[in-house]
Amino acid sequence: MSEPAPGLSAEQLGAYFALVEVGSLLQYAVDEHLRIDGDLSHVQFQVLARLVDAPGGKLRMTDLADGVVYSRSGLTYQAGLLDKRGLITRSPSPDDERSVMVAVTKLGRGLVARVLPGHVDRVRRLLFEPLTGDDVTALNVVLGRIRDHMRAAPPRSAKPRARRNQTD
Amino acid sequence: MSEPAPGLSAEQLGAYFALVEVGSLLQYAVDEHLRIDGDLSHVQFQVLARLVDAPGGKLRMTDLADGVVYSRSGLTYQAGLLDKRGLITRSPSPDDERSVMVAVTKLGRGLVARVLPGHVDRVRRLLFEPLTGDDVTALNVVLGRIRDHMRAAPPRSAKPRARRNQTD
DNA sequence: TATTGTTATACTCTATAACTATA
DNA sequence: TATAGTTATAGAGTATAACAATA
Repeated sequence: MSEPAPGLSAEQLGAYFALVEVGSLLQYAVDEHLRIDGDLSHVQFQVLARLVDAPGGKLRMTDLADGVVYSRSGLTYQAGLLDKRGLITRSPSPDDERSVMVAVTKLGRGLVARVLPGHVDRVRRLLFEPLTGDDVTALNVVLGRIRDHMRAAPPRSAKPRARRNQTD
Repeated sequence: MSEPAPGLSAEQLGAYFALVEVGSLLQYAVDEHLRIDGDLSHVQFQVLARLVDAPGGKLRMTDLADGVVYSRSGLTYQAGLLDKRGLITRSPSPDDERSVMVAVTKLGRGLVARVLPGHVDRVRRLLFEPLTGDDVTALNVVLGRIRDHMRAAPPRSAKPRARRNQTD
């Protein structure tokens, strides 16, 4: 867009485009690695990583969905794939019979452990190689501020759950 | 990942996660706007925006594909959609009979013009509202450096075009 | 009645390979 | 033979709505 850019300075526009492009390239590279190295989509990796991080290696479906953005059915779909591969297990929660507890299996942990080094390595080479320590600090501060701002004004699934159907 | 993060400092890890999250949230918000306001996917908007920017409002399919990452067939698919809506036209190039020149129509320009203000507005509110002028400068510099670095080492469709089939 | 999760289904997008036509 | 683009087709992912079970 070489237009007057109604509302954004040239510098802002440049930063915006750079952010989009960097994010896109990074995601492309990382996704490719996850797929080749572990036959995992990004979302699947996120699910596993969350579980590995969770206390006891288990979380409820809902807690997972809240973190991974997904629609519920989408998470069920992905969980089904991971389950089929023996990377997670699903079992009814003892506390709440409606809930399903998802747990990483040993196999799942192994896969994450196997994939993580290459993942981190790509990020370092792609993202941090050309940066000084000060650059990283600056990036961290500014992006952190943006993230907090974005989180504060929930742009996402603002609709809490979609009421059954009202105007429909 | 609460692990020692083999190879990334805590600050690097924070910057990485923040970048991924900010990029994801931003893209989500922008895509939503484009869809609601103009019934356009992000890729479709990119195609139109590139054309609007191009001299004479026209580009070859290949030039478009090079910019928008797509596989050739994917671009054909999207161009078909835009064509059906009267936002672009396609016609054989006079120079090279193999090529197809894609041109934005008046309708297409109008749509971009109609959608752009809201697009820019979202970006400003979401991305730049919490930033000082210095922040923007820093972001621009650092992200620009990363982008140049990423571009230098083509991680993308490194395979130039896929040879017919050799080992196959 | 509200919440948790699954299922059925339809739709969008993307990638691959085969194909046509021009250089 | 290489390049430009299309088409057919198959696959992954996502969203919606209807559903069953529990709170």
